Amino acid sequence: MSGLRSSQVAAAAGVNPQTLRYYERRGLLAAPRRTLGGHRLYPAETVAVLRMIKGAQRLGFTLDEVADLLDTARHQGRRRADAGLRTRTRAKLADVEARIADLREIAGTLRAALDAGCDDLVTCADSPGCPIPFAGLREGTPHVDPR
Amino acid sequence: MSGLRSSQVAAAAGVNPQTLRYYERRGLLAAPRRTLGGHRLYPAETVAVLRMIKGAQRLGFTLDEVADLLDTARHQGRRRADAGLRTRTRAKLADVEARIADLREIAGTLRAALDAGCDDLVTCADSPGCPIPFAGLREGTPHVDPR
DNA sequence: TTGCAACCGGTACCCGGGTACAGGCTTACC
DNA sequence: GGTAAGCCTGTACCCGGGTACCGGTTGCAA
Repeated sequence: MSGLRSSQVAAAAGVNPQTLRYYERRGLLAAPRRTLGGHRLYPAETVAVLRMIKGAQRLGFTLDEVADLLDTARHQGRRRADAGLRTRTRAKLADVEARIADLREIAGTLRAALDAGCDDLVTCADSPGCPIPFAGLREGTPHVDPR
Repeated sequence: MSGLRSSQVAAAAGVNPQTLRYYERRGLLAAPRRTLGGHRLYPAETVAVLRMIKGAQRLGFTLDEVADLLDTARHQGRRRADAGLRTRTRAKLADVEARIADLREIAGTLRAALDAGCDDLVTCADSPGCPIPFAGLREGTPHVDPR
């Protein structure tokens, strides 16, 4: 046995086989070896790479960021490795923390809305006295991208 | 003056004029009155509606949900109003809270990764001993939609 | 009355992350 | 050597939330 077929890799990593080709196009997976007939033959570690990709995605990295991360890891190799990864991880952590803070504010607003027992969205959003959820954020604060 | 032109409404609400037509198509804004020539003339409260929509979006409601919310508010009117809105708000709050919990876990993982000072993504994801971020979530937990 | 900005409807495109389908070849097993 | 499953490439489509472009009117002021 000289490699895994795409469906084996896909099943082992819990992704759709089409996703493998998609990742290859996106530069996340290197183009694997082929059989004489042109079928892809993946090395076993591809499964680990896929799991890493999925993990990183769950941590909030986009596919482009993951591709970049993998690239860095590959090119700058073992010596002076680290740098990029640590820096990016720190940045991502800051990001995630900001998102949490934002969501907390949102949760607070929703809770206030429930407490206030407001009835009608439109009137609510307009009346200045009401601690309404839908108006609370009316001026400014358009900054967030609540992914 | 008998109403606001689309650009005025858009500017006042801080949205793109095209967005007004889009919302009309999506059922978020009622079709407004027109001039003889066919140009839209919005009533002043449209601005409040738009601000409400933007607020609701920021709270995590999708446009469909907002449309629904507005609809409910309009149709069941003042009497027995509430019901839908409160219920949905509660549901949304639960949602937001779940998202926060999830992000906290993610932040924890990222922090662990930094502490552990891990070097290489791929190796990391593979080694079972490492408290690595990219592997930590490898089995299961595919449940989240970290919007 | 002329000129230009703003508007109209319709359609196409953007982002990110995939998934689906069509039509043809390869591989594996009996 | 037959036949079915699996793979190949290429292209189109999905989601949500808009944005951009087109060619053709309208509105308004000088």
